[in-house]
Amino acid sequence: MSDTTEKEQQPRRRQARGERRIAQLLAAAAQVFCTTGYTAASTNAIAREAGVSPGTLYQFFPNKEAIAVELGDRLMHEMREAYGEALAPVDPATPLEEAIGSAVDRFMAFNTDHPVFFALMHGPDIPGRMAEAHDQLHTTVTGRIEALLGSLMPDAAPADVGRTARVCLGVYKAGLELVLAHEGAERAAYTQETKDVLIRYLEPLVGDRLGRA
Amino acid sequence: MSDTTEKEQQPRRRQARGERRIAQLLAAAAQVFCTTGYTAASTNAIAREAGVSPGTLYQFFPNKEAIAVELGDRLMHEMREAYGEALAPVDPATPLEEAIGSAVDRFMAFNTDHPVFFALMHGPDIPGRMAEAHDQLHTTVTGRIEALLGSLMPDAAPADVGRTARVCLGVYKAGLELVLAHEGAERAAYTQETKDVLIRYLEPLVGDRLGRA
DNA sequence: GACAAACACGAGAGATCGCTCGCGTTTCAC
DNA sequence: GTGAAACGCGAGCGATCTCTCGTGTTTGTC
Repeated sequence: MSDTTEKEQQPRRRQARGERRIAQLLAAAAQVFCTTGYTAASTNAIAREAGVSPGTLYQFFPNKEAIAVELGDRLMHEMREAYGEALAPVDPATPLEEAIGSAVDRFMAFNTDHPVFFALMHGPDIPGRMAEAHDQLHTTVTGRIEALLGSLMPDAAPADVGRTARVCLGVYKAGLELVLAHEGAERAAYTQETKDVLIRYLEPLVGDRLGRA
Repeated sequence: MSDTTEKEQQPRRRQARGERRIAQLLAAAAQVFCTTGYTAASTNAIAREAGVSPGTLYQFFPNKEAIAVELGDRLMHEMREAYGEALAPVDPATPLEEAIGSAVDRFMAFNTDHPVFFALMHGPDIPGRMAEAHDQLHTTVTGRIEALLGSLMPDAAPADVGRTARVCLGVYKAGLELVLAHEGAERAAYTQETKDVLIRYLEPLVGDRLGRA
């Protein structure tokens, strides 16, 4: 109480070696989570994959869930850093096709670069804290899409806009699953299909707005 | 070898009581699988839900996986019985909208009536035999959609038709997830949105074929 | 009524997993 | 150099889960 420390924070001083181990463990965890999913992934397997003992793993993470949470946090941070408010620039000058195309490309690229992100967000086995993060991200993204749609179709009921936004996100997720299941040219083709589905779904809704031809 | 039995079949004679227990256990398993998923569902929990002892459960099922497999088989059978070759009647006289609408309605109705079907097919935690069944169903359904699409767009490359079919199935699954997450009027609205996505996606592909206006 | 087979029970064997603990090693400030 | 703290190890504790087994009960056949 009288100490200078706020309330719950005595974050043991980390050495450079420790930071390296943490990165190593998170990389190993990503690998294991990708191949077996969160629940089936054992902490011993993660430690083995990282080449350290189980005890060492628990030197840096209080429990299994904390590994997934930290991994999720770092991915979120990297996502924000890479794309910032990628969905925010509603730039009314951009045609619908181009807006959807670049948004899909950006998110597809991120998810194919970090397949563990999909593994952590998609499983029905995700832990409590992870589910919160998932819901928060879901809400945020849905909100962004809602805002974007709201500016494109100003005379639609808010409930309809929200539903449309959720449908768009669902379609994107379905496309992502197909994209992740294929490689090379086939993968590119599914990316294009995903864009087409979204464009054709939204075109009639936004009306003649920006829809050139 | 010399017996009249073929090779591997001595299916212990079941009494009526046994058949009742099996149905009871499968219903309990469906309940538990729906709420906790396959992996997290414990056989003891299923037995408790059914009001019997763990030993009794293993009197009728050799292991946990067999419960899911039997449940899946019965659902498949019920599906075929209820809708037969629902996707087969490509009836070229039916407009695209109507064909998609009735197909989506039928499958949505089945899945909302049997939510465990989605739970068993969707989880990344499904066991080996279940994954086989999932893949088989996936292949069958995709094939049906391919056949239907092939007759609507006869001058398209087979690879493109296959891809389009997989996209349609993915879109349907995404819609199903949204439908299962809502109720009442909202659920109906998401069903309609799913149809719209599919119709608008396919309309340009099948060209002026049957597209009245 | 008598016998066999199917049904039912529940304690617990065997295996796995998350996580801990005691002890030895490395790093760093002074 | 020296002491303290961070790092590292791996056997194993406790909890949980799947599945078994010995025993007792119910059902069907003669």
